[in-house]
Amino acid sequence: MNRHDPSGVLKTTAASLALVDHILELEGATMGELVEATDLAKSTVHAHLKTLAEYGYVVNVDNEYHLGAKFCHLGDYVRTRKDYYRVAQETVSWLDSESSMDADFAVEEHGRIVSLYGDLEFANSPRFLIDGSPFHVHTTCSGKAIIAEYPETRVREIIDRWGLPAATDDSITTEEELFAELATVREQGYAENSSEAVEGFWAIGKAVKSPRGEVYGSLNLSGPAYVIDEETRATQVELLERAAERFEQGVAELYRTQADEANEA
Amino acid sequence: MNRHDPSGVLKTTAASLALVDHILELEGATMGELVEATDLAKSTVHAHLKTLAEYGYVVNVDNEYHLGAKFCHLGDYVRTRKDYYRVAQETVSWLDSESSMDADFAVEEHGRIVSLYGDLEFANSPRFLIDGSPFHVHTTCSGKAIIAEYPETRVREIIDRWGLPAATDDSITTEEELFAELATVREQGYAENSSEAVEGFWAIGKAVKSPRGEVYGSLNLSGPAYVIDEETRATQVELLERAAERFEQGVAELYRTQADEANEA
DNA sequence: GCAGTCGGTTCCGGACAGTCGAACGTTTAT
DNA sequence: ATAAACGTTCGACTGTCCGGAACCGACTGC
Repeated sequence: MNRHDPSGVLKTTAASLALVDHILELEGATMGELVEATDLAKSTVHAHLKTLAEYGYVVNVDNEYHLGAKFCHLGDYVRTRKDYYRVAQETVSWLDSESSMDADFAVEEHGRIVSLYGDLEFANSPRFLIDGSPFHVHTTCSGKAIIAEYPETRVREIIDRWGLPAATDDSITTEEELFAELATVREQGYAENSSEAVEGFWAIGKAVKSPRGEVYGSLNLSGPAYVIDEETRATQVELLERAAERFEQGVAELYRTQADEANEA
Repeated sequence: MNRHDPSGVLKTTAASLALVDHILELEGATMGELVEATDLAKSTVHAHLKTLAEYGYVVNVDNEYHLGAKFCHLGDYVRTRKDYYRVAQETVSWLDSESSMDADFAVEEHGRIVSLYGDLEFANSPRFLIDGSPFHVHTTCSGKAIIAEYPETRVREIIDRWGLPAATDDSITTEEELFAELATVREQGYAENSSEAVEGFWAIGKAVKSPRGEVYGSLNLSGPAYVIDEETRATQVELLERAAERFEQGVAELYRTQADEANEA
């Protein structure tokens, strides 16, 4: 695990959460495997698992521990908490139906990229994650599109914390490459990825922002690389840009109606 | 919180997880509110939050702590982990498009009901949850449909642990009522709910099982009660039954292809 | 049938680490 | 300017988490 500054974190809670990460990585694990993976005593692992199970975060089926459905519940809550979630959801499904590729909407949090709306299998698949967390910002077009809008200091904080590990042979691995890429993204208005996150996959992403310039996240299109020629590329980029406009207009409208309701009261 | 047997659970981890529940209940909370809610020292709460934040489970925006996007990531993983998830997803979207009501698919875990596929806002909305967990089995038609298939001992275990608290004036609150209701469910093949979970809402649910009789979960239709007359009622029930068949056939087919692939290897 | 393995569970003593309270720097509101 | 609230740090006490060993049950295969 790649934790940067363990000062002040509670070791017990951290051990419990690390177990969750291990179960995720192993895609379900037996107690022996967890003892192996964590270097803890069996009784200790047992206590942690019992606690996690008590709260619904872990279930035991057929002598294997798995993550519990509570994560679905809490995940849905997180999704619907954002006031723009309906707009994002609608935009993604529009983009998905118009395009021949897979659409999704992703956000940056704690320097990592999480897909909020889109095909379940695509973005958050367990196969693609590195440690407990999903994609790094520098390997995904979503990440590049988003941090291209950030001030340099914030970008440096993120790469200080997580580094620039390669996901494929085509991944960006140096600061110079990354900052050059971000300049390109700013110039052309969207980010592009060819096999940088997943071998054989091509993707484009565009950041969406509030009128005040805050970045909400990134709209993305992705699919197998072999279908991409110049013509389809151009149409996909145009679709993406129209979707971004759609989203930003939708959010602006949302805020207008919210302000109206506030005035009525 | 309604924890039944706290022996053997790690108090530190439990305190951290309880904080997550509190943040959920308060729909985002400031540190002061969390100190108030937990009766812990400010520095203690701080340590827990820092640990949770380190692992991405909590974020701080504008002096308010919220649940992190990691829950979305893990939730999606849990959803896709089940081998029948594609079938369930497809069935729900079919049912949703055919019906005039909202469709979803829910499972029972640790004696509570969680909606896995369906409209985000409907089933897992923070407004509807009691404590950290979502619906009780006895207030939802999904729950009743599922536990109607369980042996009596298992049903008793669940009500021993969680009790039979009322969600509305129409909720079931006694064991006799519940077991009578479960007999009715078994007889007619589906469960029905009128304002028992949410005031003014009507819903029906049907359990889906494997050929060996294991319960996967429950397919459900729900919507406002005022649209329901005898005719629409009959059509919705028929739709639900067709959907259940669709699901079980889809899963059977899935197992057949899995077996074929195993034979090839 | 029995021996061996693996998972789940319990118990206890010692050492580690979580808890508390107080204090300080900062920001926001009155 | 004052107050209040949040975030953060520090050190000392004490509670509790950790490890080890042992036991039970289920399953496996000689």
